[in-house]
Amino acid sequence: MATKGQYTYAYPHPAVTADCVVFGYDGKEIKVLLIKRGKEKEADTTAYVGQWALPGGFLEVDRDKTIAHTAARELKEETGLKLSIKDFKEVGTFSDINRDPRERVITVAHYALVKLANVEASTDAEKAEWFSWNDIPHLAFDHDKILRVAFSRLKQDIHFEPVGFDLLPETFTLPQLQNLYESILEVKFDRRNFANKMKHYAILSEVEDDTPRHGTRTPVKYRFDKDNYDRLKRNGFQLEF
Amino acid sequence: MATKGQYTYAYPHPAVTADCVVFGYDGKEIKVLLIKRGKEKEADTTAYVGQWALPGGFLEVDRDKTIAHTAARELKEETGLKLSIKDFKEVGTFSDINRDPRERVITVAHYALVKLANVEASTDAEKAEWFSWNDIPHLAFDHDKILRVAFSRLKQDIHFEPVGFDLLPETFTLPQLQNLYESILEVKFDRRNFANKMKHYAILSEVEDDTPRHGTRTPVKYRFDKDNYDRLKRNGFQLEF
DNA sequence: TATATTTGCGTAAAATTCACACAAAACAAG
DNA sequence: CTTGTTTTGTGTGAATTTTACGCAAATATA
Repeated sequence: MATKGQYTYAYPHPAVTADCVVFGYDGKEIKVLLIKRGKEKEADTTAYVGQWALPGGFLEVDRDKTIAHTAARELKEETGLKLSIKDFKEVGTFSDINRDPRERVITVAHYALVKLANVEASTDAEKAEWFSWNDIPHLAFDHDKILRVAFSRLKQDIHFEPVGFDLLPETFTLPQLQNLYESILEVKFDRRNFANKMKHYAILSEVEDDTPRHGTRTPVKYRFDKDNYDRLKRNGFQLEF
Repeated sequence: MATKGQYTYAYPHPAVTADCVVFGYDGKEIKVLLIKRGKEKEADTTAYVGQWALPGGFLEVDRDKTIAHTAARELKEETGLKLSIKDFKEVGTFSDINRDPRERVITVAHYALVKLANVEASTDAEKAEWFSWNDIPHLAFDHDKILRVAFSRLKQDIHFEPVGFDLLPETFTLPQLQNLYESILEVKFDRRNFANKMKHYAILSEVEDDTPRHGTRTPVKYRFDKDNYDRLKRNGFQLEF
């Protein structure tokens, strides 16, 4: 099992990793950030070399305060993307006994939502790439499965939380917002009913467009009214779609 | 960190445990199954001796196919209660660096719903006890926190899944069902509206009561119409409350 | 026997969801 | 520049769902 390591235990211990599913949205499609394994000479990336995978890595027992810290640290190291601990939502644990050929590794999957425009610049293009949701390659380990579960988790969470805040740019249009919800929930809405519902929630503020529009063909820009949103959320708000 | 163990690794590994929050319902209150630590001479229960805690224990790296298997195995060993792997729902990972005084231990919390009447007999009373939700003692480790998170997870899941199936006895009354939902969601419903909604879902079948009632004061007994329920669930059913 | 509590049943008002039509604005093509 | 096509914004009536209640029958209790 172990080779010449200096850390010994009275009974076998598994290795623990954190993996990150980072979702973005470009106004058109959901995107996911992936890394190519083995490009860099990292000690532990000796499996699945050359394959695409989720960013992630091993818990550092003496350093990572929680597994979320592992996720944040590894994401930063592997993709250059620096997120806060609070940006990570836990998806679940994947612990199949043979999911890693090297040793027993259980991984705690996380997902994070990012404003694509803000982070594309800080992403280390040498190591990582954004993939459209409908164009994801086959991934290493059981990362295909993890990705599916993470997405379905996002799909659940959207009923209780403001994913728009995190995925959309500061200002956005109603059609963009609708497309985002449609992309995540994989359904279609009636444009007018969607607009009515949003108006009813009163969480959007119309933005004075810098480029003074002459007509209505160019969609109106909005921003989230965070105060209203947070208040509603505290009172047991539930976004219905 | 380690003492004289024979399992060595090139870098530190955490220990991994599974903990179980087992919920029951006695027709009146939500109950939770707890164990008293250190009653038995177990190798690893040297911490928090004498305190109440959630059932659970260490992942056996070479034996437990998944962490859910750990949960099931440990629950059986510690309380006598034998549940299927599929009965466990993962709540989340708890990984604070100092949550266990002995070594770095991260735990994967699970919850399970059981029919109290069915399992009370098979629970090893020497080791485990059922506690009313409103009368839970202070627990070992971070188990208080785990318990709270597990309950809030149950509260979420109830919107999408049939908890009644798992917690209620085969036949039950409408007031019992209502009380169960009220207990979990911590709200009160109008009796008549609750009945209407249930009738509308058409997942209940009236049961010919063995003790022939003369009046209506004794509530009518129902059982779940599992076929109808499963069909609705497949089609994207969502219990609304 | 009288009183209080619990259960079952039904309905009208209010709120929400749903289906749907049309005009203004921009872009594209000729 | 004219015309046709696409996209966006707006409103309304019908259908459905939720909500708020009233009342009588059936026990348990005093």
